[in-house]
Amino acid sequence: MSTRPAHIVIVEDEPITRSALVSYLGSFGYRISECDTAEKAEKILAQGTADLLIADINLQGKDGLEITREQRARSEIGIILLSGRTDDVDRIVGLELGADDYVCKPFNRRELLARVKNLLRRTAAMRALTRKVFHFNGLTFDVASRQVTSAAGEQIVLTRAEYELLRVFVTNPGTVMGRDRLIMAITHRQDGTNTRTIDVLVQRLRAKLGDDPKAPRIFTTSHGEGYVFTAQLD
Amino acid sequence: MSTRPAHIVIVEDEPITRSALVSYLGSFGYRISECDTAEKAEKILAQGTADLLIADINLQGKDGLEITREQRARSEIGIILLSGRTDDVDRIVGLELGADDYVCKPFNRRELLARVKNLLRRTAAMRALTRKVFHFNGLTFDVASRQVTSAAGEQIVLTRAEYELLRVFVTNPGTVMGRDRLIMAITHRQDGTNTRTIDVLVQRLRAKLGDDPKAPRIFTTSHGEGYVFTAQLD
DNA sequence: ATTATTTGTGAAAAATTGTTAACAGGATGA
DNA sequence: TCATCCTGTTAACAATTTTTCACAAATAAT
Repeated sequence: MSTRPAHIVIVEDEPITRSALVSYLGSFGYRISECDTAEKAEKILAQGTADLLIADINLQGKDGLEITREQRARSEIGIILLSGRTDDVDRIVGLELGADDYVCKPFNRRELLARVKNLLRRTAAMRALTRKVFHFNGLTFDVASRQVTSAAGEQIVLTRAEYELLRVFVTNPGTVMGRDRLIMAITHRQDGTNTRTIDVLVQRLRAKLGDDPKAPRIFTTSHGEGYVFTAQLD
Repeated sequence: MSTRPAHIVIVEDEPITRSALVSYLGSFGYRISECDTAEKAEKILAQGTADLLIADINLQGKDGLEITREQRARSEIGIILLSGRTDDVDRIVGLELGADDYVCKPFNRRELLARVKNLLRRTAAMRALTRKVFHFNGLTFDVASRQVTSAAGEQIVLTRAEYELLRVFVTNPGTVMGRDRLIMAITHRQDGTNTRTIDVLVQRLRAKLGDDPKAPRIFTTSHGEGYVFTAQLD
């Protein structure tokens, strides 16, 4: 399995529990993102890179159940809920909302790890099958098949780098991204690549997708900072 | 559940619990097979039609843990273990053997139903990947008979290496695979086989399956990384 | 307005893949 | 047995993609 490690998002407002989770799961090579509120978690989840969400059910503000409902409506990410209480009602509601698992505190670390592993195995298969399609400016971008179709129904062939760049853009709409970050997302090389590569790729994407460089509507330049995807996704 | 109902196998030697499970889950339209020993369950599971296994962990003779180990080695069926005791060790062992869930008696029926539903949703995707016949781009690929049939019904004969390569691709859709990994998959030696062999084989597969090298829809090149299977499996 | 910095663009260079042809070894069959 | 065909592999060269580079254009700062 030469693929990259699974990305796990942990939402827990209790610092001790959170850091215990982060260090334990992190020691098994998973890529961990930690946060203490639902809002911060949703920003990370919006990037679409996460494979699994571990959420405390009792959070300040928006709680784990609400996150579950919202995420399940929009993605097939694996969800494990944590709870301080052994409450049947909470558990059943969480599971019926689509959470894959429900673990009561204090939980056994080995048990949680086993559940994480099993769930990641299940979601890996599902991720491979669920296709994400983005529509913007009359264009259709199929992430799974790596293809863009124009409004007229013509195929627009993207090269690997163009595809990777477009994928980063559509999964982070409205976010200004610097060249260094964009390069990290698209390059497969170890050594430092020239940041000017991004400019060339943006230019080529603009040409292929019909974005006027003089007045770009899809890929907007943010002078001194980088680029933003400013097309309306629908 | 627009397709045929999911097939659930229940192994429980306690008659009261078993009949309660059968009637409750059966009332939701699932197809249920019930039995009281591991041996009988394995006969049913051997048919390969089951989607989910609910097994008591304490059975006469071969117990739920042993069934879990054996099934997980040979299939991706969903497994839920039932236990009379709230025993951490049993639970962890079960989960680490690959059971997807562990429910303690007395369990809440609604909770079990929610877990069954969620797990079936996950395994549906996985079943699609472990099946033996794949359909994509109007082609039919039968893994067992090693044959590909075109939309027009013509047989497309694959050589051994081509078959192995196609099998790796269809079982890992959407995953970029490097040449080294692909070579290991089709040849059983690890040493210096020229990676260019893969390029030639991909080219031949493209030609045989009608994939345009200029704008490939089935085998997409990922420059600097390898190849991806990007056809839509249906 | 002038200067400095940042971005756009075209073309060349480097890296990677596509394609054809050829060769060795094994299988097939007369 | 021998000739033939087929497969897997390698090599060589063409084509494509990525990256770099140079300089023009645009933007921001002084």
